[in-house]
Amino acid sequence: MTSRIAASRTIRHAAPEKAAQTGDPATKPRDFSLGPLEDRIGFHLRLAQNASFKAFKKKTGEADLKPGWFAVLSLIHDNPGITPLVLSRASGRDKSTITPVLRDLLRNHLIEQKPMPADKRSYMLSLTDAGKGRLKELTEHAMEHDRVLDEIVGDSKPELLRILRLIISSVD
Amino acid sequence: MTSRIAASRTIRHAAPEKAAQTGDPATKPRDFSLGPLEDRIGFHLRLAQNASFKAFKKKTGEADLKPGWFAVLSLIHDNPGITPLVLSRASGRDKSTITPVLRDLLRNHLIEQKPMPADKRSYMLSLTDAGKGRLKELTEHAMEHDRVLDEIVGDSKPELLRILRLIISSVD
DNA sequence: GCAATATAGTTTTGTCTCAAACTATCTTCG
DNA sequence: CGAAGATAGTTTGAGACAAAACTATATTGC
Repeated sequence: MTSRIAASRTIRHAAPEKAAQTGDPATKPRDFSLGPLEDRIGFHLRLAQNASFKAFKKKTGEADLKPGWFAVLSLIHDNPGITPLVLSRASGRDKSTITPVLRDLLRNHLIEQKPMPADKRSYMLSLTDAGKGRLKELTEHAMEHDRVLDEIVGDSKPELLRILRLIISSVD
Repeated sequence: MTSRIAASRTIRHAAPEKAAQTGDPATKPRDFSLGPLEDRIGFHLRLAQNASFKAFKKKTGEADLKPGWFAVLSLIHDNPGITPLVLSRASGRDKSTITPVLRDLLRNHLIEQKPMPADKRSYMLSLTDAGKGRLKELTEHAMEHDRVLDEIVGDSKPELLRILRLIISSVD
């Protein structure tokens, strides 16, 4: 049986797939139509975030810069004594997502926990000296990547950030 | 043993956590600092996309509108005969991600495949009548959700889309 | 003070995604 | 024509994430 996915088979007609193209690098010849998706904010947000993430990984693929690590490390640095829950809100991820990241960072002795006398359920986080050094390294890579995005958006950066913050705060 | 994550235990000092707040709805009292993350495009893209996605789910949580389904259904509608590979590019996801979505849609008889005579490795996709009906339903919900985002960004929408498209096309 | 409830963190489960490996077909070129 | 490489789709494996269930500690109300 040769069914592709889990359905019927037969054979029929073909669709054209490739067209010639000008040498213009700005020209974006698509072989499909986006239809109503064409001007949807959510759709484009996803695509843009995805593109940004992919570029990030490509740039840092050589180094061992995990995207999660950097934000957490950076946030702990700027908020010494921060708790996991606050950290999760700051980084925009669920608290359960933070646990394995912290475990990783602890295992590598980049952060340390200090108990809270006032609340034994929680604890305070801070960078070790090793963590500070690591953050410094990572920051260079991250800045380099950010430069790419900054160049792409150019002068529109403040406007872009303004709108994104608007979306972020309006929906929460 | 009572170690929190996989490390040492002790007990020490506390951090303040909650502050009073004005009644101003626009006021955004954060109990942490974003540090250098404050003006990073990638970081804000992720947060915004996440917020948008969450709002989407909340709005459509009652209906069974999976975010993946809608884009694929919509794209097939606007590109009858589209192949899975082109579909994956159009929806901005990896081709391997499309397979299970199509399997789902096929199982529910919302789409159908027609073989390509010119290339037996591939096949053409189109909506069934049921698929067209389902798409129509979903479109209403999706439009409603999009209205929310549209309201939030207001007049800045064209500018936002312009920048997002710029990022998308520049990074690919 | 103590039961009822709320909260911080962790664990578990399920979903979504990409990337790499794999199969089948197609194309190229000797 | 036939081997070598490219391409379409699927499968498998791993990582990131959220949500719900769970544990331990705090807080609240009687």
